[in-house]
Amino acid sequence: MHASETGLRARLVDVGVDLVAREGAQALTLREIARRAGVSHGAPRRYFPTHLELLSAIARRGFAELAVRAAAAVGDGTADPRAQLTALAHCYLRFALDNRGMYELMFRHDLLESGHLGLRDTSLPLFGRLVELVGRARPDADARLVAGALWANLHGIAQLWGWGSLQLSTGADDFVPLLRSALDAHLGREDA
Amino acid sequence: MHASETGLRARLVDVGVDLVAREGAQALTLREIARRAGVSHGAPRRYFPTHLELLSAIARRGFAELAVRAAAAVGDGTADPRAQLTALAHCYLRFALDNRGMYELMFRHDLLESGHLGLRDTSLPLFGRLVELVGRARPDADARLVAGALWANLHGIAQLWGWGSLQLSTGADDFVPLLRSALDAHLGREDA
DNA sequence: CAGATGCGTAGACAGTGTCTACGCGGGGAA
DNA sequence: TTCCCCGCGTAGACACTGTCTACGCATCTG
Repeated sequence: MHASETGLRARLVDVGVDLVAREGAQALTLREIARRAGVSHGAPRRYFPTHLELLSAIARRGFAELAVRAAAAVGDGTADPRAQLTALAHCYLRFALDNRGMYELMFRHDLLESGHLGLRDTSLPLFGRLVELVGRARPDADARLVAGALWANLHGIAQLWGWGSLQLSTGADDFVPLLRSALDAHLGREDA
Repeated sequence: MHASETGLRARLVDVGVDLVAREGAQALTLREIARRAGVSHGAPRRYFPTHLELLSAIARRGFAELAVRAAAAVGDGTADPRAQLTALAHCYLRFALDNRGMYELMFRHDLLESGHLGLRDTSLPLFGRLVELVGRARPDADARLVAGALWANLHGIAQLWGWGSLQLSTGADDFVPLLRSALDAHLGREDA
């Protein structure tokens, strides 16, 4: 039973990404991942000393994917900051709601090795982009502060909406009004 | 008041509340709770058919405690809405950061039976209060929408700050500027 | 050809949540 | 009184989990 073309390490992460998308974060058992990868339950240990490190590797894939989508959302950076921020926010929300299991995994810090594992390195540039855009959209304010508040707002909307805690009477399952309200709040009302 | 006199059911919840405060949410093992309550691991089953129901009961205590603090924070309701909302937000943040384990438990919906367990009933009135205050503070806007966005913002700040993901350079561990920024954003800048 | 080493296997171990059978003790009824 | 029932907790089994350790097999190297 050799690993096919690619090594077992990558295959385990592949299986994990697939599994979390299919069945949620609680399905990411070490033994189940090994099973689906076609190896014994002890095999992952050669590449991931602990279960958390395997989960962290899987989560890193999520952060990478999110970074790709975010980069695509902001485009070439020629659009005005407000439009880029709107696109970024929509992208973030859509990612969180489309990949619920992965998103849960990414922000369940009790499942990940606490920081320092590249998660910061993967999500921080995204935050840097956010700060820069906010700085351009609102030159008057402390960009880091506003960006932090906005980022927290997006995160909170993703979380609360994700498990139905924010069923506002306004529409069925449309998070756009809520998102618009948040963007308006942090970036200032409509007018440039 | 004293748990030892009020039956095993309440004692299990007491032990759980104590345990989650002391050692975090991951320590809330069914068997460990039973151990600390001085009963066998099968005993809880008579009152809580499943582990999740016990955890939900513990979380309900958290929601109740939060509701009490929130009521105390808003006071008699004579203060102006903006001040009440500020107090409410501070109260919420402080609760989340002071009772990190309990807060994590309360919003880990994978640990709780999905809704319908009174969690909604316990947290909804708080949200209702929020909507009402926002409506008074910003009569121009859709109160439910703004309140939802603000609530999400508080939640996001609590989460991100809680695990150090928002270490803004502005000060060491003071979340007040961030909170002020969020409140300013959703309620409008300082001036009445 | 022989040895070493990379890589996966297989079993043990402590721990978990759930299920089931059992026992004990206190009332109520005859 | 005596008997029976039933609430309530015990104890063990079961299928899982993550971790650890000893063991092989294959491949490459000297």
